[in-house]
Amino acid sequence: MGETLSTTSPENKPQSQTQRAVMLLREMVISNKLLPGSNHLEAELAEMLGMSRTPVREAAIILEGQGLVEVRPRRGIRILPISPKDMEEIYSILTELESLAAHDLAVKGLSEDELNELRSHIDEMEKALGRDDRQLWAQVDDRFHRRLIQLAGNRRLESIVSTYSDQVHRARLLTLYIRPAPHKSNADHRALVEAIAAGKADEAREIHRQHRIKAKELMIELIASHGFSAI
Amino acid sequence: MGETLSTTSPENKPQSQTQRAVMLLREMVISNKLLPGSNHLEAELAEMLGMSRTPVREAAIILEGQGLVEVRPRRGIRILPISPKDMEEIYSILTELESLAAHDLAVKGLSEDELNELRSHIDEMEKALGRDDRQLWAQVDDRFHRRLIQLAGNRRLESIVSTYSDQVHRARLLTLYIRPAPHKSNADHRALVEAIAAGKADEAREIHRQHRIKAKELMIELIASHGFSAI
DNA sequence: GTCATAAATTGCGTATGCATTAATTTATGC
DNA sequence: GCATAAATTAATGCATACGCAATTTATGAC
Repeated sequence: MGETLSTTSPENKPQSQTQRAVMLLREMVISNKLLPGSNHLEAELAEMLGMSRTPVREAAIILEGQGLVEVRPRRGIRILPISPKDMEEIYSILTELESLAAHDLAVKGLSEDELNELRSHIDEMEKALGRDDRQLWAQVDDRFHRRLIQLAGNRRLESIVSTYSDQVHRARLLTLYIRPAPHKSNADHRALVEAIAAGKADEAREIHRQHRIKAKELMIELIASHGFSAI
Repeated sequence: MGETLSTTSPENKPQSQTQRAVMLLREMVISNKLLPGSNHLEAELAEMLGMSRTPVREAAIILEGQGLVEVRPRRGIRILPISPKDMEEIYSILTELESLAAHDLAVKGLSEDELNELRSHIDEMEKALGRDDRQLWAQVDDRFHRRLIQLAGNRRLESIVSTYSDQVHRARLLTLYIRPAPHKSNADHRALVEAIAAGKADEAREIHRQHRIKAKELMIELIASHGFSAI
């Protein structure tokens, strides 16, 4: 299973050990190489990463701030599982903030180039769907959403959305192949982009909100129907 | 100037030096004892707090994650100033998330006790306003908003709102005495609580959104008219 | 066998030291 | 006098060490 829905920038060249630790541990968490619920002593991770405890500790603090792990003295660093309740919380927040971004984007307006960039992502997704290449679809879908948020120009919003997207990454990987093919999703995307292009802010917000609410309900249903109590 | 709009829990009993550092530094930042834009070497802060560099470093990482400071290697820990653009970003996010909380609260419903608790906060604010005790008003207003979010039951939302409230704390302190008395604000609060009591979710959301948008516009205007380019 | 207590283990919090390297100052050439 | 380079300074990143406290294991009483 390759890397999907990544949030890090293309430049994966960390200089400090701490940065290296953050990057490596983050990858391992969101790709399930470190299992949800598992505990890891600082010394263990330090050895695994070939560094001393100090940068591992610092990385753990950072990742804890991003909600990926929990530092529990003497019991190790715990990879946080995501319960249906967590999922609900996270999707609610993502729904609201992404809808805000859609709204602001419509108000602010986009250049023809920027609109076409978004449209070309949708085309790509459609092609991927045609071949039922869900891996690729998910990748582009993620890129589309990230770009959308980016264009809205609210850095903090971007950062929150990125953090919480990381948290549900595992769940999305898990449901990618058991969910129905996301054809309707693409129609939503097109409608959204055109609402933005037309400067219809409230409409854009509402389209995206409904889009996200559907995604959330689907996700919760899938998780429930497959009997996962946590991920 | 006393402590207002605090976000920490009543139990201010940190056990580790790191926690102590986080708490002390946070207080100093949001109360302006460490000035926005100023830089502080790890060693300097360590000495000031009577501990070694290690817990100071860890605290700096945590506070950086909360957007209060920036760690710049070899140039010290910088207390982040807030520009009008920052203010705009933060208020947009707070508006959206608090409105979501109001909405969810109306859907979920509150007990009569919980409703009365909120109402009593509003009464307190009104009394404070009568005496033009803005300090107290701000304190209760903050408590009201925090309680509202808490009751919505989305922990992550609570945490984000708390983080970003911290960031605008300084600005609120600054404008507390130059803004017009917030009479209208209280009417909004009453309307909100009654909408929640009546289970009118969309109405509650909209009332709160308008309330927040007004607050945001006022804040930006005040900041601009007083010629602050950053706080 | 169960529980309480004591001993042993071990993981963490924090201080400290040092190599690294960025920032700054001084020196040098034009 | 100015620009560039060399030298110096100094703050950090990280490894390491160590004591404390939490946890586990052992011991013994009942």
